[in-house]
Amino acid sequence: MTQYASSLLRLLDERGYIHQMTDASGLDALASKQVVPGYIGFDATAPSLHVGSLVQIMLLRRLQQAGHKPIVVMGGGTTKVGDPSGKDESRKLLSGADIQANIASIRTVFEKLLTFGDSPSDAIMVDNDVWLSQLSYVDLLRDVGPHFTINRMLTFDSVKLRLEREQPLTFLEFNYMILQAYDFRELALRHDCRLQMGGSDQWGNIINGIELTRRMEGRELFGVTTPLLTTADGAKMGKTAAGAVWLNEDALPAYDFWQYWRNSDDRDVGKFLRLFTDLPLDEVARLESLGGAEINAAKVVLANEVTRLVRGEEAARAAEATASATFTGGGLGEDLPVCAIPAEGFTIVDALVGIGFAASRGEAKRLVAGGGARVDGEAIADEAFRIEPASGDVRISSGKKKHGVLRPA
RNA sequence: GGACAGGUGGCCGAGUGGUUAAAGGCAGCAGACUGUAAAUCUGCCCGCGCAAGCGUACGCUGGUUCGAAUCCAGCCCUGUCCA
Repeated sequence: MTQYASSLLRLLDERGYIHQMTDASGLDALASKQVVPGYIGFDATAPSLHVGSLVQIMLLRRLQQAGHKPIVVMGGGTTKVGDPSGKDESRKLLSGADIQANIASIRTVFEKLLTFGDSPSDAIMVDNDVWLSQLSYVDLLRDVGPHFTINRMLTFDSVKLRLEREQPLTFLEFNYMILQAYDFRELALRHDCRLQMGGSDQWGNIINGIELTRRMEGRELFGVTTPLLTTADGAKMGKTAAGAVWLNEDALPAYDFWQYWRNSDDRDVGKFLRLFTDLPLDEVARLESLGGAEINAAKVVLANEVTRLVRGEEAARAAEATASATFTGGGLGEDLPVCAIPAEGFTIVDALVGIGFAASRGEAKRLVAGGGARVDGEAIADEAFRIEPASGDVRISSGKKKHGVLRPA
């Protein structure tokens, strides 16, 4: 492990955030002597970010913890363009109003993890639409155009992959990297921003911004990327059965959020604890070293801590209580999804659909036929099995992990 | 504007007149084994229906045919090359 002078780089390094860095010693020196404003850009394509963005959000939190200034850049302007990075297909273009609504919704999560305000190390949030929409095409061409060569732009993975796979890459998307480079320069001028961070796929974009600003303004900027986060079995983070693991409460119930972390792969536990919780490193090391089934205790801690940070103390407590009642006690927890039993009762198939464990009746039947449906812990093989209101609260399960409550209306 | 190649289920990708709701893989769901883990093995994987069956589906619109994802025409979209 490299020895850094600045608390910032030591913190990032020991918790596993650093993948690549431009001029490490320069940044180390800078962070040792002044407050460094640093930014990360986020999409505004949906009303919530998902777990895949959490590393970046935590990275901003670390920046603030080390006494520096996080700048959250919402891509209101770039969202109008669409980032080609890693995307097989062009994004849908969103209206300005949608984008603004998304930004407002996303902000609520940042407010939980960062301290916003006016002091030097308080976080700020800016929308790149503010400057990007002011740009005149001719001016941009004249000022920025000469600093980019097509030759080089074609070498970036985001572009190269699309070309190699013979997939369309529109001029609109091709310009994304220029706009993002322009962002960095603009932030340097407006907020004295010196550092851009991002996922490893953003490396090229970050370098472009640094280059552009050096050429146009003669100022030195820095870049840090985080490792591409995959789960131990190689999948991208943030996707599960039910879809994306959203950070916003209204996009995903706290219980499901908690379960996502509770179900982490053994091999990921230590990494996740370092990246996504504030637990001291010696505590992390202790939890990580738990062997066999004991590692489950560490997973509970992980789930509690992450849920607490992102969703709040209450949500974490309730989710854990529910999980413990459901899995350990075999009972019912308050956070489980609930479906009302109609006055005339209904079949197991309708119940599974009603509570959302099956997308269609056919799927529910297959689940029953496959032996995966349970009522109060008993496997139900008969798809005509009825549930009546008279039986009171009933526990319904799909497999061993998905549980819900059927309650008389 | 021209020539050529292509557009198939969530994704990748076979299929060139009937036995094709469409091979195979990935992803997903469930079962077994476990520790709410991984790996492995097994089953499932368009919708409706108890079922027989019906409805939708292979870029779009028409056509040929008893019958089309498969053949024909026009259109739309993508890629490569040429102008």
